[in-house]
Amino acid sequence: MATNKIEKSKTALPTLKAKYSFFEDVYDVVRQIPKGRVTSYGAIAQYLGTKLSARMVGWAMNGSHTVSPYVPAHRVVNRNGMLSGKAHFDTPTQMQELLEQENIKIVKETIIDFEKIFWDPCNELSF
DNA sequence: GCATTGACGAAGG
DNA sequence: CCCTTCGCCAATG
Repeated sequence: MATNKIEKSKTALPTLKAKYSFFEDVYDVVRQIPKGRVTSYGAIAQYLGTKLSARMVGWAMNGSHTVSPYVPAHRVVNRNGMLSGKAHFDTPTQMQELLEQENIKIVKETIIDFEKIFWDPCNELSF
């Protein structure tokens, strides 16, 4: 529902003046990902109605570090189940470790049984 | 205002 | 089956 307020950030956050931005929605959806489950940028994009722009979701996540509450960005991977965003964490290994703490197995930066733990906001969250 | 880039994804070779 | 290209939209130079 995007009721969270965007922190007045530095310069990196876009559309700050707009009352609404899909950035908030992205964060909101990501926060609702159950522990031990993961989703993909494309799934979030599809939920937001911009499935053709999954890149924007990833772009939005770039500001996930500046928002509150915490956004479990480690639960969001690309459609292949690869930890494509690990490089954007504090440490390159943090993303994998966080996932492993949730009983998610990772080999070669790719989630094992990705399809089984995949959480589709369009299907699970429904609106 | 055009060109490049990006935590993606699907399609083509 | 792996690699390349294109499309998408917004931000940045």
